Amino acid sequence: MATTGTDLSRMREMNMLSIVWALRGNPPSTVTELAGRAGLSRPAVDVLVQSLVTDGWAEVEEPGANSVVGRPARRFRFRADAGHVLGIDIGVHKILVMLSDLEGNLVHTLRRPVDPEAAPEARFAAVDRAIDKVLRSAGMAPADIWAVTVGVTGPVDASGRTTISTPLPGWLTADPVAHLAARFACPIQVENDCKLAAVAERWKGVASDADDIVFLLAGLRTGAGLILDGALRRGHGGAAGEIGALKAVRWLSAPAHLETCPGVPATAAPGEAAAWVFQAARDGDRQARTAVRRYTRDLAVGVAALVLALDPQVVVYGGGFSRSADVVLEPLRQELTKHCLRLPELRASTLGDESVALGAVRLALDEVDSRLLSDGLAAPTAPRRDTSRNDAN
Amino acid sequence: MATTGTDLSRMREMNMLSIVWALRGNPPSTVTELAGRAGLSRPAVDVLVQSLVTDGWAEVEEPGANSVVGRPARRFRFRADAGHVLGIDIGVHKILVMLSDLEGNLVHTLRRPVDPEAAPEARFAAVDRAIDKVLRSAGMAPADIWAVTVGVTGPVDASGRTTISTPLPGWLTADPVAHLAARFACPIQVENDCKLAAVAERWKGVASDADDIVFLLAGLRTGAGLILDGALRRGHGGAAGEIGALKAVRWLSAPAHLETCPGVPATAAPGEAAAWVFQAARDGDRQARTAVRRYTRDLAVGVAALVLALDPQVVVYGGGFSRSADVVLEPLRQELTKHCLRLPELRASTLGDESVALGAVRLALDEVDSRLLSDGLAAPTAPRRDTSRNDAN
DNA sequence: ATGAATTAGTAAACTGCTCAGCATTATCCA
DNA sequence: TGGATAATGCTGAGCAGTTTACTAATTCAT
Repeated sequence: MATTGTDLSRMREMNMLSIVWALRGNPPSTVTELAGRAGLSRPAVDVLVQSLVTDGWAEVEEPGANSVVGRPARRFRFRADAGHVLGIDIGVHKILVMLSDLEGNLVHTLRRPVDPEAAPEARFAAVDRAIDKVLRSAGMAPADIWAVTVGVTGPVDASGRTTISTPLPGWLTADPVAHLAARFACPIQVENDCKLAAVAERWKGVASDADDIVFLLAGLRTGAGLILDGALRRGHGGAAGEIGALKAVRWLSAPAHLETCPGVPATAAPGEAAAWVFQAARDGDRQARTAVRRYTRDLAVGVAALVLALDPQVVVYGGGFSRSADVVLEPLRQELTKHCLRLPELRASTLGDESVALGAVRLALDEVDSRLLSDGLAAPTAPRRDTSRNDAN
Repeated sequence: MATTGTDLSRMREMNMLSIVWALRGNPPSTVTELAGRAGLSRPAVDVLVQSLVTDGWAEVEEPGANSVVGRPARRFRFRADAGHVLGIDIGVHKILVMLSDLEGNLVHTLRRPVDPEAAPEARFAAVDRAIDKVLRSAGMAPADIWAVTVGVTGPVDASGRTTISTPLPGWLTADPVAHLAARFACPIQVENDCKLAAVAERWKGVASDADDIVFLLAGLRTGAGLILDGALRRGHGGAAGEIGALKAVRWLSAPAHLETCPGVPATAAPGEAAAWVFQAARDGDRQARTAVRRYTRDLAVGVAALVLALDPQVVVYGGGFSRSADVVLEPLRQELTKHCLRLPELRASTLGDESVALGAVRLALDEVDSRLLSDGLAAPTAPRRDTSRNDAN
């Protein structure tokens, strides 16, 4: 709690930022509205917003048709297109690149399938092509990007490496930060996919009202991401949420209950097998229902461990299996009731497989915001990454 | 991230607080030193500290023996005795009351044994007597107390009740806040004992350097308290850390391995039995070592679940058994190595059974600080509790 | 069409804070 | 006793935001 002294210039900077916050994410606003939102007087807001306009952070919209009485007000709009960020999901089967403006509006999205067996070099090459395509479609250069966040499977350490375990072949030696640094001078961040999905769920998903969230990435692999007190919980070594590694938690083998369910067509791929079982369970097939129940039972142990450890407000069921949440949530609730002291709300994700890239976008935007908070807002330009981070070879 | 606008008066308040922060916990300081610490100019600090003195928050120490050349500087000292807080541990076997000044110096400590079977009324009566005695010895009245925090066993909800489970007989219907409110008009807080002990370890204990801590309260009961990103993690319903409730985690039965160890003198009380086993294990007794290993194995599952879920920097082994940490920590480390992805540091608590009351003091001081931050610092007087909280009958 | 009502924009006066610089004061040391 | 040194006290300049009052632009009712 080291409060540090303030002077006038810092105060002006803070008030400037409070205007930006009040401007962003709202429809074009009048000075009076902004004054109310930011808790400042009208004249003060006037000069602040004036200088935001000259700096290029905001723009005026001259009054047009106006149905209220009185002199029509100019409306100011945050220039969301002053900068952009990239959110990238490097998955096992697909690569998803999202280009977003500073307000979080998605300007461009590109999905590309990728060979699950592809080596890191091939995967990076596919990522590069996807990025190129997105930038080209948007008419932008890498220098126009203010921050990049990448999501990968497996726990990620502070340098962006995945050193413990990952289903991506050869990824233990891959260094995404170094690879992207060759093209982007802006801050680059790598984060675990479950954590990013959790962030997305709180941003634009089903848990936007909650501050304490356990997010479950359920699919052929199972993982978890935690948001506590509104902030992403990374863990001291970046490995928070890896409860699946506990032997008593059978997350590794849980999906097998679905794949080995009697009656699954022999031709089905692993992911399709699970979908078939869920559908069959929905239709009342006894064996399928049993398989789902067994899957749920294994799943529940790990969820219960997280719930007991953290006592969250909401558990979000997301990932590839979340489309079948209707047949999973109720049995899961029953299992959790057995284990937990206090049952949190259970919700199904609606973001589907875009959640990871979306969370990456949000984290990149957060990075931009934190720069603004610490460095203040000069004219809008792409920030440069700390060179001190490059020594992480 | 709702930054709100600031004006001059707020700025002065913040600078005033930054002076208080710079003053507190330091030896009497000169204006120049304070200016450096607070990042303000010397004249500014001068008038601020002046008004702190007239308000009663600080006092001057006229220069005495001074070995440096030049005009001797006045030194200012935070008036830590301007207010006091109480930290109270209502345990199964004992009641511990600590009276602390605003700097966290313990002015008075009183420990009283209590019948483990005592009903809430009797326990409250004992608490009242202890408080009376402490206040009398310090020559204070209840009105001189600025905040009270109480530690009890079992998960505590927002109203201070323990509704789920507790080893204190009859406690499910007890309302410590209501009881204390009859005598104290200041803010009253009730918190779980493990959580308070965790706070104490980070404050004055063995984990003062860490921001992510799993604290283990090991004794005849086993519990955990979590500190994440430097803040106490309560959980949405106040039940964070209750991993012991999971069936796969055998925390309830774990201490039984010690009590049923062959060779324990039949006359020993439960607590003494464990101590005897630890001592025997230390002396090389095979059966005792086996019992300790079994105890540790059960303990480790729950710890591993917390470590995997949160990836903390440090695990602190505290509680009644922490005196025997020397025979527990090494086997515990070995067990954790089997379960965990990344092994955190393992440390033994040194605060003994004072940790709960000490954590209560820290939380009471935090309450005082947060009032200062939100309400600003008028003349130092005891704050009054929000009456809006009394409706929780 | 005209004036009242209403709201937005703008200018001036005022408050309160920080800061830079200089004069003053208290102490040590030769 | 007279420098040297370092802290204190004071004054004026500058700055940001608030308040107040006034002017400008628009709608609505008469």
